[in-house]
Amino acid sequence: MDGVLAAITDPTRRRILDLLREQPLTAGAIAKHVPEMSRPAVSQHLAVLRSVGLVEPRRSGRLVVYTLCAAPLQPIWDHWLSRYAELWSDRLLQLKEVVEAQEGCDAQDSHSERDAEGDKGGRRADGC
Amino acid sequence: MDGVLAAITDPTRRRILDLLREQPLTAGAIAKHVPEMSRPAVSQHLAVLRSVGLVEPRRSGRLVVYTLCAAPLQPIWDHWLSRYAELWSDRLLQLKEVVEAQEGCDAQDSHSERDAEGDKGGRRADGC
DNA sequence: TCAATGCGTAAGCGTATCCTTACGCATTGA
DNA sequence: TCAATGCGTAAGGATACGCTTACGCATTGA
Repeated sequence: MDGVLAAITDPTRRRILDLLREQPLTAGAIAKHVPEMSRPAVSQHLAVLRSVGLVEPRRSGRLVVYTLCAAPLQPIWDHWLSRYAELWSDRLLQLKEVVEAQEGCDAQDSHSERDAEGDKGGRRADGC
Repeated sequence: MDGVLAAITDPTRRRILDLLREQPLTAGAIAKHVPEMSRPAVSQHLAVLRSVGLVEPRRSGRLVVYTLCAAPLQPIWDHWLSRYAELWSDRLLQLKEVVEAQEGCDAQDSHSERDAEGDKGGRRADGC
């Protein structure tokens, strides 16, 4: 997850991912969508995205078609960001309750290991 | 949002945020929780978190109490990550439909500007 | 077989990031 | 008033990052 966060912090790489969300593209096509920097620079960004599994290259002749892989993004939400979402929005909290009620607990790990420390302090961490 | 992503990419800063999710803490107390680096280093990390609004300092005598502010994290989900969540999980998509049906459109902007480009290609961007 | 195309990578440079040590300022209690 | 405490910041150095230019390799079509 650490590398994934570092990967998506760069705005150029987020732009590439946004492009691939529309459709798979060749490396050259991606580079044409980012004209303000050289093609090798884009290739290096693609290498970073590859290294964390966010894109998957597939050779087709002398072309290389890149496809988006969203899966590595999920831990960012599941293991980190979602716990803060409860603080910025009551709506998501309601959502969670609705889902849990309608699903009836189907082993999704992120329950019940909730902060086993006795709530010693104020625990007021609002959304500001 | 760019600065916020850069802020949370550092594992030490995420650790600080995780600490403040439990309860507000003084700068010194935070530093004690991160013993593997010097106190000024922690102070600099706090400065970064301050600069993007993720923590709020409040002087109390010669102590400075830091409180978590989760609000700057919301755009990461709303304006970026949530659009990828649809690719990694059908469950969240179902959730969204449930919410929208039960709320009946209460002006939450993130509807209806959905990709107005005519679905020109394959648009197969799966979760891998 | 040979030039052209598509792509990746190595080398090098400027800059940003993150740490340390040293220092300065405000607040507290004697 | 004066030492002690809590905290922030400046200065400096090591390392990581992002870009460019130059090059190498595989594939294609003449």
